[in-house]
Amino acid sequence: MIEQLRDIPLFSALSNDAWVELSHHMACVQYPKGTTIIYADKVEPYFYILQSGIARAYSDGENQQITFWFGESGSVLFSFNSYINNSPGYENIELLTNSTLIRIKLADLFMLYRQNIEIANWGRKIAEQELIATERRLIDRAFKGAALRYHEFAAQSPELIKRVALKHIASYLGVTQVTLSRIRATHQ
Amino acid sequence: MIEQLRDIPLFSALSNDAWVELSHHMACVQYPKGTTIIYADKVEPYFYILQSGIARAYSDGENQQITFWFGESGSVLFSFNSYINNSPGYENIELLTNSTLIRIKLADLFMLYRQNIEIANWGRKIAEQELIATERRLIDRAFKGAALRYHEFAAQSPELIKRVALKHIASYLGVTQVTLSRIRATHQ
DNA sequence: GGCAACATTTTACAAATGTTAAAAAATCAT
DNA sequence: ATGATTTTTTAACATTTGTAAAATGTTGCC
Repeated sequence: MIEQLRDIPLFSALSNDAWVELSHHMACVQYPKGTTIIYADKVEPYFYILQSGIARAYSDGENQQITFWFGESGSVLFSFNSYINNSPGYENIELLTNSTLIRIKLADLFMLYRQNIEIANWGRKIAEQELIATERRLIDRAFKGAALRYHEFAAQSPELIKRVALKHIASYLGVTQVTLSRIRATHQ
Repeated sequence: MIEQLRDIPLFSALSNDAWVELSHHMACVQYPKGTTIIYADKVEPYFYILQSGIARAYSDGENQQITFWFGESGSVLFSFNSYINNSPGYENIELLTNSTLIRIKLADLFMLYRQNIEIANWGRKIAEQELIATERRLIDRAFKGAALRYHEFAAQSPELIKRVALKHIASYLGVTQVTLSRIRATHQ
């Protein structure tokens, strides 16, 4: 199970030694569709890598639930505030399909960051890649209309369009479900 | 000039040895108001720390210019794509006041990341803090109306409200200047 | 199959924000 | 200070998006 991970882009830059050290702390877990693996308002002790399946992160508001992230095979998945500030998070993460995940204890990961410079830089790269993707989305909201955001998302994530409820995609794109329906009604 | 930096939060977690090593690669530069220090579409070779002054990052669209980031004293400032992917960026960064900055060559910083585990983890923390702040903003756009976003921004960044043109703040908040004027017209 | 639960679309209407243009206010340079 | 330039506000109107509710479609389960 874990050996297959070696080939995904996330680990491709790691040397064999660093990979071996990191993988010693990995455990493989499987959960059915619908499982919530990260809860808002809790300090979550694990860092996950999604080996197969689809996940979403969302926050609850008064009348609404906003999905702001999707994960697919190869995505990393963790409570931002637990990971970064060791405090309770704001996101729930729910598996939208039966999934296989690799998990690492945050305490172990932090120890590796202190001891292994290659793994520290690997962790740096993870944060940087998430950062640039998140900022891109913030900027896209300003420059692109909802219709274009939808069509680009559909083109770039065909798997998600097929398998994720439109209500989740609507909030991910920053519109209501009604608006998304209207967008989809135009152009076939 | 550089010694004063030691006390800002950005460096507080660094040991003295790491601080000394990092500071060997720092140079202090001063620029007048209006200077653009990072250009979109260029690979920018420096990483900056804003010692004093105010900066903004923006991208140019067809008819508009969107400001998506403000920096104040203590902020780090760099071309995301240059830093993360070694490729041309999408943001311009402009100094809104006369400013003093510390700069480090990206090539030097990358070398330090490979050689000094403490500095590698310092770089990881920088990306993580930017990441969590950026995601917060994305989520706030969904949950909070423009009026609330403005009032919270005003409360948290009094210095910026005072000294930054409202047209920049409007695009930072994700509304037009006209809408921001309307928000300001209500409640005194 | 057929019912129940849930998801999506549609409709009608309301509210918020955008657009354009012009006036008022503030800022800058000489 | 004064005129020029830029920024901010205001106005009228158009457009987009939201809200609520009903209609339709889909899924899963017994």
